[in-house]
Amino acid sequence: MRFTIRQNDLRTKARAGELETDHGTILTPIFMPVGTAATVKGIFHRDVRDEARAQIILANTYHLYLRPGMPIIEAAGGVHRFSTWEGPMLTDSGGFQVFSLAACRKLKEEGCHFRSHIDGSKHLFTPESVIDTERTIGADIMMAFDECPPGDAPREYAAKSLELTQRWLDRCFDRYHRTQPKYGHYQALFPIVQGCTYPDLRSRAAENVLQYDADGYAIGGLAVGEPTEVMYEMIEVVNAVLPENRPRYLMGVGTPVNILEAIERGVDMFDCVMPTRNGRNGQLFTAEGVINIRNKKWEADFSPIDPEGTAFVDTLYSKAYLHHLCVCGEMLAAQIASLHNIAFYLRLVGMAREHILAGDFKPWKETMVQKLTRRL
RNA sequence: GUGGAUGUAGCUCAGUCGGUUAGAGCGUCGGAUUGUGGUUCCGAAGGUCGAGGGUUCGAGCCCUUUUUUCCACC
Repeated sequence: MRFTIRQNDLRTKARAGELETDHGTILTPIFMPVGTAATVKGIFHRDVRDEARAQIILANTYHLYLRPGMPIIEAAGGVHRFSTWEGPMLTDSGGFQVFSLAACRKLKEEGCHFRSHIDGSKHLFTPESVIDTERTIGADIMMAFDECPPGDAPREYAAKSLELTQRWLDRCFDRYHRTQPKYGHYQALFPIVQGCTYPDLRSRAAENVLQYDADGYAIGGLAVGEPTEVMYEMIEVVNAVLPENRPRYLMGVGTPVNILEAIERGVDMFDCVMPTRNGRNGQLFTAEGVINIRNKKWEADFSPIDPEGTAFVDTLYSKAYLHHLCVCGEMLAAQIASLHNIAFYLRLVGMAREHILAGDFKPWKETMVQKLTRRL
């Protein structure tokens, strides 16, 4: 998997690059829509690709392991053939579920014992079993199995958690090197840098992952409750250590402003449920600010959803119609808003890339940050 | 015309034996959501209890007049 930096921004640490996978080349910085169950909720793959212009999507190891289960994925010939998504894919390992499903699991040295949120059945996830599962799913980029601790974790817990994550990482790479892809295309394994909000732990964690000479590196455990400024500081600490010539992936982030700030600090890849989840709840992100389409003020506004938008829904449908669909709880409301939002996120990172290449990222970013937080 | 029922938040309705600041759902307004347990969650505003009079320490509730809407019968 080759990563080439085309341009470094002169005044910031932002970079424009190309990441080559066996399913296509990804232009960075990039946003990756989340498709937990091998679907970006509510949107046809065709529209994810052609309208939102997504270049890579996520799927989730924990969720696909439970449903439909690995025998089905393997019989289908991997997640690409099963889902018909032909572009690059990335699987999260289930490490985030260690955090988000904390009430349903027990952590041990060997791994994480989950009680299924679907039927209560018990499942042991180990670094080895997760790599095996990710091999079976067959994504182009596999994520290491880690513990994602909460943002307010005390230092003692954060340090212990980091050590566990590092031991697990070693076991992940050991299994990775002993196994082969199942479907004839290359699979990268990205380690995840943890360390909560403690700069020295973060720095040490970043130093530790260098030993694996990975195709890319992820920053995890952020946007989980800590103040935004602390998150930015942690990104700076970690990126000061990570190699320049590998892609950097900030997991689970974030708002449009978060993404621009992280790009400025040298991050190349992002994923977040925000555009789809918030879209389902009526929040639209635009270059001029945020719209809550449920508000009565849009009831008779027949202007396009987003005149500057590039997805067909942006100019085909009016705000009044989307407001109506949203108020009625119609499925189409979630579909339109989700497609609009991921199209906007992709347009935003696309513009960021253009401005990095043009050399004026910094002033462009400053004006965008002003506009993006406005409430319309 | 006669008899009966009815009127409580924007809408549809609860409201115990007459007892503290009259409630719910929906709607409205606002907020939350960050490697997806979310058609979700949280909060706020909104009342001369149709109107007048009376009984009572105290009335949404009891009495009375009037009025609204609905039903049945002439």
